[in-house]
Amino acid sequence: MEVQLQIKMNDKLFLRDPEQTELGKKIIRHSIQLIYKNGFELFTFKKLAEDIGTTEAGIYRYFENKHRLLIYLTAWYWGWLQYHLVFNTNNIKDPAIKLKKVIHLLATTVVDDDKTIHINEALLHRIIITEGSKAYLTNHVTEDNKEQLFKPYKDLCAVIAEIILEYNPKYKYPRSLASTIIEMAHFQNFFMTNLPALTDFGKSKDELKVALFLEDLVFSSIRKR
Amino acid sequence: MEVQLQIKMNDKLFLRDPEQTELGKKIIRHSIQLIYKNGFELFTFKKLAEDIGTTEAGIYRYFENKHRLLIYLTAWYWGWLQYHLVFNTNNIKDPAIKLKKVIHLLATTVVDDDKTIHINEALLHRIIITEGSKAYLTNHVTEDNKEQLFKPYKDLCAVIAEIILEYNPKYKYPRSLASTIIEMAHFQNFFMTNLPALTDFGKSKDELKVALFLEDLVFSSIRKR
DNA sequence: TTTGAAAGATAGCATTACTATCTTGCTAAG
DNA sequence: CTTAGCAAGATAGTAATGCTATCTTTCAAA
Repeated sequence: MEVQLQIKMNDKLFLRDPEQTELGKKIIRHSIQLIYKNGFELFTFKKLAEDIGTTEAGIYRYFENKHRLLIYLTAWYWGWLQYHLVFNTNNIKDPAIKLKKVIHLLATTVVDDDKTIHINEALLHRIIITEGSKAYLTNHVTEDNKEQLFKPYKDLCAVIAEIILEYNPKYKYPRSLASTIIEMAHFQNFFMTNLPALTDFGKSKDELKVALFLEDLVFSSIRKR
Repeated sequence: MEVQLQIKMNDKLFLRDPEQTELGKKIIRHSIQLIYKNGFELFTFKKLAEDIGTTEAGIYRYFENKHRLLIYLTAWYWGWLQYHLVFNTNNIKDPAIKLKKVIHLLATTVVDDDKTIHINEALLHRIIITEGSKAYLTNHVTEDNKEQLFKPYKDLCAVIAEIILEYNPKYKYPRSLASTIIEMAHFQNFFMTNLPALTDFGKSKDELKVALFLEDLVFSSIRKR
C-alpha cells in the first residue's frame, strides 16, 4: 500500500498552496536544493525560477518573499518531525524512553522519507540546522508570531515539555528545557561540523555523541531529587 | 583617573581599523544604533552613511561588507565580555561561584560601559541576542573560521570550559556545555521576549529567571556523582 | 613646502526584490 | 461545443542594494 503524507499548513504561510500544484511542489523541491547549495543569503527567487524553468513572477504567486518561504520550510519540518515523534513514541509508557527517542530523533541524521516525494528531508534537515533560526531571529518576529507562523515549533516544544513533566512533574523549566534540546540538537551539530572548538565531538564528528551529551544534560536536570 | 578600554581585534576583520579614526568610531557607534533599530536585514551601508553624514564609499574603506561588520561587532562583544568575565572572577577560588558569575554575566542585562565611549554595550547586547548567530550561520563559515574571525567566541567558550573542569575534572562535555550556556543565555532571553511559549518565563519576563534556569541546568549536569 | 593619507563628492553598474500587464493553455460548467 | 475562469508563461519595468571607480579636497607630518 502506498501512503502519502500531507502536513497541514497554516495558510498565512503562502499566497497559493504549493502542495496543490505541480509548480508549487517544484518550488518546494528546488528551493530546498538551492538553499542547501548556496545558503539562504545567496538564494533568490530569480535563481529558483531559472532552476525550475519558470519565471520570478511565477514564484511570487506562491510566496510573498523568500523569508516567508523559509518560514514555510521550517514550519513544514517541525510539523513533519512532530508527526514522527508522536508516531515513534506512541504506545511507549516510560517517559524516559520517550525522551531518549525525542533526543535521538532531533539530533541524528534524517533519512529521506518516501512518503513525501517532493521533499528531501535529509537536505531539509541540514537547511534547518544552518538557516532555521533565521526564520524567527528578525525584527518582525512579533508580527509573524501573531499570524501563528511559528505554531509548529511551539507545538513541538509543548509536546516535549509534556514528556518532561511526565517524567518529573515537579521540574520547574519544562518548556525552556524543551527549546534548549531542540536548539542544541542543531547548534551542537553545526558546531561539530564547522566550529569544532565549541564542542567535545570535534574529532569523531559523530552525531550520536551530540545525542549522548543532550541525554546527559536532560536527565541530570530532570531527575527527581 | 580615566581608564580607556581597548579590545585588541584581529585585523582580518576590517580593511582599516575603525578604532583609529573618528569616522571609524562613528561607523561603529551608528551601526550599533541602526542594526538595533532596523535589524540586520534592513541595515545597509547607504543608510549608515546617511546617518553618519558620510558616503557609502567611505564605509567600504573600513569594512568589506555588512557581514564583516557584524562579525566585527560580535567579535568585539565576546572580547569585551571575556575581559569582564576574567576581571570579575579574578581572585575567586571557588569554581562554583565563578560559574554563577559567568552565567549571570551572560544572561542579564548589560549596562553601558563608560570605558568605551563609542560603543553602547547595552544596545550591542541586544544586537548580539538577535543577530549574533547570523555571524557564523553561513555557508562560508569555514573560510571565515580559517581567518580566525570567531576566535573571541572560541576563547570565551574555552575559558568557561576551563571553569567547568575546575569544578568537576571528570565532566565529559565541558566545551559543549560552555557553548550551550552562551547560546541559551541569549536564546532564552530572545524567546522570553518574543516567543514566550518556548520558555517558562513568559509572564515575568525576568532575566534573572533565565540565569536561574541555566544555573539549575549546569550544576545538575556537572555535579560529582 | 611637499607629499601622502583620509575622507568627501559623484558616478556608474550588475543584481535584487519586487510589481504589473498581457497572453496562452487547460478545464469544467452551462 | 462554447465560454468563463484560473494557472502559469512572457515580458517589462522600477526602486533599492551592494558594490567599484575616480577625482578632489583637507589636513597634518616630514
